[in-house]
Amino acid sequence: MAGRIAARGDLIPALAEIFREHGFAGASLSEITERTGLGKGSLYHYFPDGKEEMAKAVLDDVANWFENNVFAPLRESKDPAAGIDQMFRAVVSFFHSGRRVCLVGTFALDETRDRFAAEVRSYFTAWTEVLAAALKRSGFDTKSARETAEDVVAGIQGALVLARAQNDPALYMRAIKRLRQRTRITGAG
Amino acid sequence: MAGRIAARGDLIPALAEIFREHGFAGASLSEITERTGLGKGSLYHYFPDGKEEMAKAVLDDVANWFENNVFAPLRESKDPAAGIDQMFRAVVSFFHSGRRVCLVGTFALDETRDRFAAEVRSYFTAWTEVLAAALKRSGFDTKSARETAEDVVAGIQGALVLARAQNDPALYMRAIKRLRQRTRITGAG
DNA sequence: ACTATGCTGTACCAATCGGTACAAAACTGG
DNA sequence: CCAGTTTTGTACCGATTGGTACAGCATAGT
Repeated sequence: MAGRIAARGDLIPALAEIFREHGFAGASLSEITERTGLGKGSLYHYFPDGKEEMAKAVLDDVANWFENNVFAPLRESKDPAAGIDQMFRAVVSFFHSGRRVCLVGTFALDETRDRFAAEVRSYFTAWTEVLAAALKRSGFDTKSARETAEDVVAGIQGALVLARAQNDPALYMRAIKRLRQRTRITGAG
Repeated sequence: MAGRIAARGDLIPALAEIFREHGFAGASLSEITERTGLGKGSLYHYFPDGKEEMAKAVLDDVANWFENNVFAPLRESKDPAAGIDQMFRAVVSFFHSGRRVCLVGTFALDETRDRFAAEVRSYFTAWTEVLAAALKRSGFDTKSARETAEDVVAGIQGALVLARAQNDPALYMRAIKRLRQRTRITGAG
C-alpha cells in the first residue's frame, strides 16, 4: 500500500525531466519507458490515462513544490523581504541555476496550453499575486507592487528562455540578481 | 522564374504560424498540407529537405524581418531613442500585441534548439547586442546598457509566455510599456 | 501453504509520422 | 501547336506513435 504510492511518486522527477526536454507532444512513450526503466504495463498501471495523467501528475508536483518553497514563504514570512529572498533562492535551485527550463512555460507556448489551461494559468497567476502581496507588505504601493511582480515573474521566464537559447546559464544568474535588486528599491517605478 | 520564388515565399507566413502553434516536432506534414493548400508533391518540390528546410526558411524570414525592422533602426537611427522607439513599435506589431508567441523562443525551449542552434542563438545575441549599443549611445554606461538590454529582451520573451499562459494579451502590452520606460531612464540601475 | 492482489513484460493494434516515387497536368518559350 | 520544364496529386513506404490485452510473476494477508 505505502509502497505503491511511493513507487508512483518516484517516477515524477524522471517524467518531469522528459516533459521539460521534449514538451508534452514530443515526450514519447518509448523514451518514457527507457528512462523510467518501466514497461508500458507498469506505466499504465500507475497512470491509467496515459501521458495526460503523467503530465497532470508532474504539473501537480510542480505546483506543490512552488506552494511549499515559494508561495508559502512569500505569504507567511513575518519579514516580507525574507520571503522574497527565499523565493529567489528557490528559483535558482529549482531551475538549476539556469540549466533547466520551466516546464509550465514549455507547456504554455504550444497547443499543450489548452489541454492544461487551468494548471498553466494558475501557476503564473498565483505566483504573480502572492509576490505582489509580499511586495506591498514590504512597502511598495499597490500599483507598483503588481507591476514589479509581473516584471519579476516574466523576467525569470524570459531569462530561462535566453539562457537556454544561448546555452549560457550565467545569463540567468545575472538576471536573477538584478530582479532581486528591483524588489528592494522602495519607491519603485 | 519569378513566379517560383514568389510561390515559395508565399508559403512562409503559413508555415511560420504552424511552427509557432505546434513547435517543430508537433508541426505535422498533414497540417502543413491542409493549411497551405499544397500537397506533399509541391511541398517537397519547394523544400526538398522537408520540414527541416521549411523551418530554416521560416527562421531566415524572421531573422530578416528583425534585421529590417528592429536591428537596422537600432543601429542606424541618428537619434538612438528613436531607434529604440521603433523597436518597441515593431515588437508590438510582430507579436500581434501579445496574441502571438515567439517562434524562436518556442524552438529554444525543447530539443529543437540543438537542430537550429546557430539561428536560435544569434537571434537573441544580435538583438541584445544591438540594443545595448543603442542604449549606450543614448547615455547609458557600458555595463548598465548591457544589463538593460538583457532585461528588455528577456522581459519581452517572458511577457509573451505569461500573456499566452494567462490568455491575456494586455499583460504583454503593460510589460512593453514598462520596459520602454526603462530604456529612457538615463542614470539606469 | 494457499489465495488474492499488485505489478510487470510482451505482443499487438490502428493511426499517423516524415519522406519517396512517379505519372499526369499545367505552364512556358519558340 | 509542339517541346520542355515546372508544378501537382496520389499511392505508397517503413517506422513510430499512444494505447490495449493479457498472461505470468511477485508479494502480502491469513
